Amino acid sequence: MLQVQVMREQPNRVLEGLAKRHFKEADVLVQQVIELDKIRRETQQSADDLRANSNTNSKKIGELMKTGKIEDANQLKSQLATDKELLKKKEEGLADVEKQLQHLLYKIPNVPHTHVPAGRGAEDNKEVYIHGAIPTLHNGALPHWELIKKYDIIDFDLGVKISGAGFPVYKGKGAKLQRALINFFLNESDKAGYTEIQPPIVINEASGYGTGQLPDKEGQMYFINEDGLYLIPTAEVPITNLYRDVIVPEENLPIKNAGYTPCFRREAGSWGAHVRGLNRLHQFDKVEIVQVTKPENSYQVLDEMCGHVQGLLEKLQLPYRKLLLCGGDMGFNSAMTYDMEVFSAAQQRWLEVSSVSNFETYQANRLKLRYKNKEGKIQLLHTLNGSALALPRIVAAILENNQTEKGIKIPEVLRPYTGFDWID
RNA sequence: AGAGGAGUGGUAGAGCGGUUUAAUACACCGGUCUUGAAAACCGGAGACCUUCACGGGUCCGGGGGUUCGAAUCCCUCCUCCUCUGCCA
Repeated sequence: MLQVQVMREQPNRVLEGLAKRHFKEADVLVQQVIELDKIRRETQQSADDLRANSNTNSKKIGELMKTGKIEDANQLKSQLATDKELLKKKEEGLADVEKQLQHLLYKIPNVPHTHVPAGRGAEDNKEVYIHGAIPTLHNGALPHWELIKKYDIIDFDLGVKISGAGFPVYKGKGAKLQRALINFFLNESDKAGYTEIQPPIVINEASGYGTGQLPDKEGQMYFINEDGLYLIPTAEVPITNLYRDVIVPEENLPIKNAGYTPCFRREAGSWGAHVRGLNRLHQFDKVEIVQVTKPENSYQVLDEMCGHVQGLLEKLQLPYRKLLLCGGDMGFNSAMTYDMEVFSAAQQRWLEVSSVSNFETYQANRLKLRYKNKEGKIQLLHTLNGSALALPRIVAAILENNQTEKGIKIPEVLRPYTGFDWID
């Protein structure tokens, strides 16, 4: 969430930024925040004064009791009773104001970086880089949802049988390809200096709030009612929450973590013809990279992370493009996001395989993730994350782009991991 | 899952209704001494809200309650430990 202080001191900067998102109620909400914050501070002040007074009087009662002045003590007691009632009212008011303020803050998305282009939707994203030749396929080339049947490597029907739609079963070389990709991605992140993390794949409510999945994406996560736990939609949630309520020693920065996890998304209401096969699933595998940096370094780190992701795509020899998302297409929490899309030759479309974002202090503010700078001042850190990479669409692109009449060729770099060169 | 015990500052650990503004030790930072270091001695030190500042307030696992007053008593939740049971 945004820092109240920033809204108070630079409301115009905030409003201009939010306008880029086409976030409609921005001026009303920001105004309300500023007003509520003012009330909050005033209420806090008067409650504190009242409490300070009560504390002094309580001590006096103690002294009076000790010196045997029971009468005077009792008189003070009855006076305190009224003060206490007043204090209770003020405290309730304060709690109420704080709650309202919290709700308001949850409603306001991050302010986009000044370099983020204006725009409403995907069509306004800016292509900043494109790499690799679009392959030409042989006659009779198939989309991946046909290829997986032809070679019997991924089975959706079996998934339906044991779980439901969107839960594919990977078999034989299909399963091995998954394992190979995961290992390849993890080894590459290791080489790039990321510490590997194996987090839990269920998280509690506080973690959901920490990274911003709650409250607004409540319905997108699977929820285990009996234990009050959510299945993670991405490893970003447990890994970033590792640093919730932490003051990081400066010498530990930047923090670089990578983790492989399955990811679970309910994807309520987002099914249609364009999400066939592996394009959208309820459960999929992903390696995620997360960094926590000092504010002044975060955009350099964003570039570094994009570079890492692009390196992976280049090693896999997949044609891709890099998009700088426009204000209207960016995620709620992000200040700047680059999407990487690979070209899926049989579907003739670009598929998003990675999203790399700088959240600046938006998550850190919720998480209370800070460090102490050289002057001894406590400051919020910046958090960033990116997929490196999401498996299903990479698999779809490899299958489609690398198909030949005699089978599917495994990219060179993966062969040491798969142990086979062809799926045939 | 059942029974019992416990959660206090970076760590260990006292306090069990009002001299706690949380003892003490270790660790930490600064200073004196020293060629430098160690030792010794002196001093400092957390987080949050609020204030231009002085200051005030909050924080003893979380939440609620009793009381003029709670680290201390009560309720509840969470976590850890021990024993029993179950189990990859």
